[in-house]
Amino acid sequence: MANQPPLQFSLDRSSPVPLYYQLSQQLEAAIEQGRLAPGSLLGNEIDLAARLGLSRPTVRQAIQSLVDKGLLIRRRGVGTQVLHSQVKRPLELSSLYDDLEAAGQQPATRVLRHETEAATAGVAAALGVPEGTEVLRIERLRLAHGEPMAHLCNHLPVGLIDADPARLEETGLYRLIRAAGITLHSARQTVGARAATAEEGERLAEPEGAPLLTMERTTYDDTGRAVEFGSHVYRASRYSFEFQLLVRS
Amino acid sequence: MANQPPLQFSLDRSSPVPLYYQLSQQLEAAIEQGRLAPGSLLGNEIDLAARLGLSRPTVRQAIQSLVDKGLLIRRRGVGTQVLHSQVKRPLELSSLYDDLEAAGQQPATRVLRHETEAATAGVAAALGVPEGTEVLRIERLRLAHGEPMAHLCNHLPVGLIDADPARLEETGLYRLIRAAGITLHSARQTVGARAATAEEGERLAEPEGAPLLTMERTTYDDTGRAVEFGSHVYRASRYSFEFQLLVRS
DNA sequence: CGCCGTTGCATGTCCGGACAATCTGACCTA
DNA sequence: TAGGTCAGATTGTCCGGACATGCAACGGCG
Repeated sequence: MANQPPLQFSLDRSSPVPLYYQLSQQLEAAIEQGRLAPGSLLGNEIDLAARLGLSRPTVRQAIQSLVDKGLLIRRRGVGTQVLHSQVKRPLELSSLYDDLEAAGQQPATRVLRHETEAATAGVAAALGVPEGTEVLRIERLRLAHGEPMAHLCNHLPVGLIDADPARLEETGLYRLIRAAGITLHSARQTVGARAATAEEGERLAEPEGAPLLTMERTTYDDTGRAVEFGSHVYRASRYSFEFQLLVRS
Repeated sequence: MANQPPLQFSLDRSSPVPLYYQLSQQLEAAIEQGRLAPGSLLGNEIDLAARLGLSRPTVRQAIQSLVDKGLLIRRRGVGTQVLHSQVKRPLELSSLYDDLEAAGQQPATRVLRHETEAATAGVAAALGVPEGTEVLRIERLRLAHGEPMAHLCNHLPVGLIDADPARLEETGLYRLIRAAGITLHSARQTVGARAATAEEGERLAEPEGAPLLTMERTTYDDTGRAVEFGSHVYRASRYSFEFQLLVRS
């Protein structure tokens, strides 16, 4: 296998961006654009470090981050290869709004309810608050190209975000949460399916009994506190979850 | 917040297990068992390294692996904290068989079909082979406690695994693939829902039109080659996907 | 011709140190 | 008292080196 010409990387030591990050970004871009052919070797770390004027640990840190993303694979005694990949994104904690927007689907939101109420047992357990605590309940209808896609019901602790209905119609809930200075950390999800009730069918323009895709999600911030519990219902005829996952080895 | 008593760690330098890995395992166990209280600080890396007779990079490597798993969180100028966590597992590439077995559901398999056939366009595209190539087609019915749970249809390149029906009835497909020396790397999944056809209903003991949960998955090995394409249908009344995911920051 | 050990290569692990960036809390000042 | 400032603590980044380990290809031997 012929060696490709050595790629150029531009590193700026005066930048506040870490060197390993600059390198990993440029490597990722090179892979994405095919300048680094799938299956090709990356060249050994020692030489690469010497060529770039970096130390080996720094180069290793850059490479490791791409290995963790699933773009590269290391083999002792062989080298580091670019993976032949249909790889896209490894399942982010994304909002439906952002997903639709990225797909060019012109998302829109209609806020159906926006009020505080006493937490039911299920909601209280998910949010980790006593039953009966006042929580904010938001119900929205998500549209794409003017057609209903999903019915979203979210509960969150009161006072957590500035969630006036007008802002909720313009963007996704996650953006508002992040804008409130909350760092999202992880989420626990359950995905299932069920038949539409008459009321659900009417809201989503589906016949009663039509299959619906359901998702329940509790989201936690970086202190481990639950910040949001959502019960979402999607039209199965219009929407499905797509994602990539890596084997943790 | 009171400091907990310094935990004991036993490190074996003569073991072939890397030191950072020994440490990270013991840390994880301590967190799991609550010996490290959620929210508590871990103590600074320098002292910890000195106490354990390790270098700081080694200790950092151990801590970092737990940060990547979502168990710890680091804050510059503050320290490393144990996250209050409902954390369980961050969505593995697992087989339904193993999932059911772990849940004590006594899984069983009935092999319905097991034959080679010419790949249709969809299957060929998923596996990355020319249309019409001979591929192995496996159809199975998965049962739990004797009741049908899912109908699994898988296609894989011929000769990849030793998949005689008897072994398929005893274990999951993924175990056979791994047993064939293949290292699974990643998978691309699509999860949706649809109504049961008459035939599907009969197979799964559901009425026609009942909502079913569908999953399509293409699995790749560490060379980027597709090793398996599966189309699975689950009884929505009996099964749902549950998983945890981390925000990649 | 085929099997097996050797040998070189590339990554894996580990060390010790240095300085920068950031957060917290205490102190000082208006 | 309220505000800003400064110092200490802690992680983040980066360096240079050393040895271990696993893999593959080569070459020798039967």
